[in-house]
Amino acid sequence: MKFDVQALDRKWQRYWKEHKTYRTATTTGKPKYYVLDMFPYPSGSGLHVGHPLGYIGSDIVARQKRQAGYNVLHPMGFDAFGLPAEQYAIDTGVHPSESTAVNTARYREQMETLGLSFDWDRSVNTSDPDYFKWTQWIIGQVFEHWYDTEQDRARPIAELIDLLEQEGTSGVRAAETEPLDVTAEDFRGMGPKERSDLLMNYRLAFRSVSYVNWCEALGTVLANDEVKDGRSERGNHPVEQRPMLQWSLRITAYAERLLAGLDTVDYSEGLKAQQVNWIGKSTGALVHFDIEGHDRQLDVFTTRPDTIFGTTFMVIAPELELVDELTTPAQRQEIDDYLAYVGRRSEVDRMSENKVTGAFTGAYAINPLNEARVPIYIAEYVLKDYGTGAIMAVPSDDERDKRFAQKFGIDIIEVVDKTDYPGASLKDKLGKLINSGFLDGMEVPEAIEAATQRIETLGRGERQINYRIRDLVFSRQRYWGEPWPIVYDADDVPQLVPTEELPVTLPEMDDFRAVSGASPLERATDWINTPSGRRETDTMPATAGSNWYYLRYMDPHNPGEFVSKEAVDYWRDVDLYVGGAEHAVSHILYSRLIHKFLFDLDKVPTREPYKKLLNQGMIGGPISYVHLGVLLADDGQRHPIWVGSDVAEGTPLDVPGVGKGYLVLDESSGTRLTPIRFVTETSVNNESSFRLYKHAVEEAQQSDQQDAAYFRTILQQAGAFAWTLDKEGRPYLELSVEQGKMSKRKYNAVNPDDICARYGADCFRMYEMFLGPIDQAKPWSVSGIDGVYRFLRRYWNLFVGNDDQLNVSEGEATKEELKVLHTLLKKVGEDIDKLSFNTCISAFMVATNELTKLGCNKRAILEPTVRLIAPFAPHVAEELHAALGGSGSVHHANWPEAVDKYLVEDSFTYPIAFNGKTRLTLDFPAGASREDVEAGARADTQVQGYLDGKSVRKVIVVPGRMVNFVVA
RNA sequence: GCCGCCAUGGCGGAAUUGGUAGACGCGCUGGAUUCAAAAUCCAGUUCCUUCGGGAGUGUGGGUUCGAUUCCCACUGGCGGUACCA
Repeated sequence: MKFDVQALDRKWQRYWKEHKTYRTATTTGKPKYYVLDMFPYPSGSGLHVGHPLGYIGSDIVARQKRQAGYNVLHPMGFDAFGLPAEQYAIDTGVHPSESTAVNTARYREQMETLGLSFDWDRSVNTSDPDYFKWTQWIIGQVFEHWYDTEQDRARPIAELIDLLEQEGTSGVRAAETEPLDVTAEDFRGMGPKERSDLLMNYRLAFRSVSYVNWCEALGTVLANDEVKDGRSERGNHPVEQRPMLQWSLRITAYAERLLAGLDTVDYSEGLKAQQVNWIGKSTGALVHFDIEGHDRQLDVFTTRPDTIFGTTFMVIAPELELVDELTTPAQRQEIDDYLAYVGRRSEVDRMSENKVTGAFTGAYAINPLNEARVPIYIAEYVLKDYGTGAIMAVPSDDERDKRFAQKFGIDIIEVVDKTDYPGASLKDKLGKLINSGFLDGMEVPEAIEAATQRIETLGRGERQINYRIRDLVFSRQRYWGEPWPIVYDADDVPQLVPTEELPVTLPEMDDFRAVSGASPLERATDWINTPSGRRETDTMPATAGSNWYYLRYMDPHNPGEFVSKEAVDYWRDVDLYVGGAEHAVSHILYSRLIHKFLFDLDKVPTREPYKKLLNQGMIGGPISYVHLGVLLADDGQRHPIWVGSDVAEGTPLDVPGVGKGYLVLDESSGTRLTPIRFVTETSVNNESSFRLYKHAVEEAQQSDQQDAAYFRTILQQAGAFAWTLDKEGRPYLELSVEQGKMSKRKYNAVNPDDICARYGADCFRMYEMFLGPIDQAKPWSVSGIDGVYRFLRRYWNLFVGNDDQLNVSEGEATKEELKVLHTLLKKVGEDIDKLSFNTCISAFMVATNELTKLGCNKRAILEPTVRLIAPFAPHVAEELHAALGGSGSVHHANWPEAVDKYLVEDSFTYPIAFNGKTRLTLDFPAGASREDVEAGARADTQVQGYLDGKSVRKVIVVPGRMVNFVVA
């Protein structure tokens, strides 16, 4: 038997496939363990070495649990709906289902190459009608429910209708878009359309006109988490706020439960913090201010009701309809000018400039506690979406209000004396109240309570909790997604498509382009018009399918239900969920929402979908950039050229084919950088240096079409390279470099297939685990993989002689050998539980080194290590298991447990420290008493040397640990 | 700004409830083997040193017999978020 990793990979991957080694049955007497990876979006560029980090970690756990006697569910599938496939279709004319099928097959192949133990029979694909039938069904159920805030759960719409018919809105305590006041009588008298519109105020999936993130370039609306810095996360296109008619999910109804549930799950602190921030709970009071000369009131939300005596003006969001009503004729022009200014400003402007702007409406509000008359302004810094869209401004205790007051010359009344708290900032809730009537002298927390009570007693407001989280916009005007299962009937009332008629599949189309806000589905006229009415043409966002996929794996082929009760009662929830931190907020939060909704419907037995979550660290790669400069020629002409990053501005240059002159760097941005391929990494003075060599460029230009085309594009931007010569006289450009996420566009992605082909899957798996803690970000570097390969080779050589024949003896193991074995068993067992895979690998290395040194080839020692290494190196382990005569697959063999009696030491080597500094070590019997150890240490001549001429103040002996002499 | 995470040799990283800092691997140095190279094996490798020893885990302080570990302040890096009242 030769150590031929490629042959081993092929042999055993075929074996596992043929024998369905990783098939999982649902009914069994074993305890269950569910290990899940976040399923990928199958993009055209395939997996890079960053993806498998998590897959390998979860695979190790899955395999270990399987051996330890659990029934393990370890599935993989594809999040196949989404924008890129559709963009690709628009660019190339290839139907998204075709490109998706190709990419999916490639991903699966790559995963099989890595030796991952997925049960592919349970695979799901969100774009498969058999799958999205149930996505549509679940969202349909959301549509058919409302949220009862008293019972704190979702209830069927039919029950809401009963309530409304009997008591009207006064009998309803519900999560709602806006408070309504409708009597039972009015409700009973409503027509179908009117009723439907009313119910939309309560449905958990509802359609409403609201300000949404509109992305013109993508032709669709986007959710808040798909927008970064006023631009679309995908494609980096500008995004604007537009009022549009859209479907949303009422996630705000679940805000409190989503927050509370975080205490019951094992997620990292950072991830919990992100979710908490996203939900953004704040406790305060809703306060009603009268408006002078108007019947209506101005409601504001504040977390600092204690500072109400410091209110010197009010601010409302420019978008509110109230603005028009309040504006006095004298201020009309000023307000209109300001509104026009706000309308001109994009999201990006608003974020980047952060200017103090606003305008006075001419109206005044009356402070309910001291009857003070305060002016009402409008200003951009007050957001229409948060709270009531209006604030009471307290310039003494709010940074933004202060800046505004200073700019507009408004009074500032100090109401909180912070002199007892030096260093406290304006927003800290610390200090003693002054100039505040009955609150004077109170500390802030006490004053908040007192002010809130007074406001409530006077009937001028009430306690309120506000959440930053917004309802989730769940419409996309795109083709490649699940159609909303809704048909508008003759009265224009949205009707849910009955379960028997699901799935609503996409019509065949050739052109997927979205035209100014209209879904491409609008053009599929045959599809839209049904006997029962007109179909909804919005599709669902990509999160729709991934919200619940972990449930489908439990029962993937069930034609009658999204998951059977039997399956979900057995598998319950995900024990370990592994995936990238980039999904920390959106995906996790939304699937928790759907899970809680399904819990309310009694469809799942658990309150949380994921018990434990592990975010693997990102593997970055060096991105090399070539710098674009300008050659200012002697004749005054300016020629763009590529220059080295080490060439300073003003350097004289003589570039063949361009001319002589000086280097000028691009005025606008200093230097323009372009990521580049064909980079050579060299070492100069012990520092690594990234260079683009002229010979590499020339070779690329002469090689295949793609590479040549690449440099044609590069040379279109600047016609020449300003080469420098290295020590050997070869022309090159020095490149600047930064670590970044692996990406095809940055030319820093490394393909795992290449590594597997060279070193074998086992070596690749162990190397990725050996890089460091799985949750830490790290740069990819291939240096060091040889060390892991050498280790695997040495491990193999414990079993196999130089003649490539199995060479294992039946001799009895020595005490020393048993100790090596059981130390290893203990360490690896513990470290897998801690998800500390890197230290497992070193433990294997240590044990292999020791067994090699001991010349141990005994079956009694080696055989258990095969079962132990199986989760890490499944191919090599399978081969050795078979060679040793093991029956069946090693992956179904028992997990070897450490036995403590082999770990007991006869003696312990004590570190002997003086004043805490270790100076020497001494051996004492393992059972030696404190006194024996101290006496023994004092008797030692070396110790006496250290104690010579000093007085011993104290001796600390911790048996089995250390000895410390405190001397003076 | 705010929230979270991180900081240890030339590099990736290890170190149990505070108890021998630098495991394991890379790289480097020397040696064996070889006609030679690759591969493999062996030894050494935190820094300074007058070879006695001394210093040392981002910086400064604290608690302790003893701190990489706990506490306080700061610096730097990564990720998230941002006019959230």
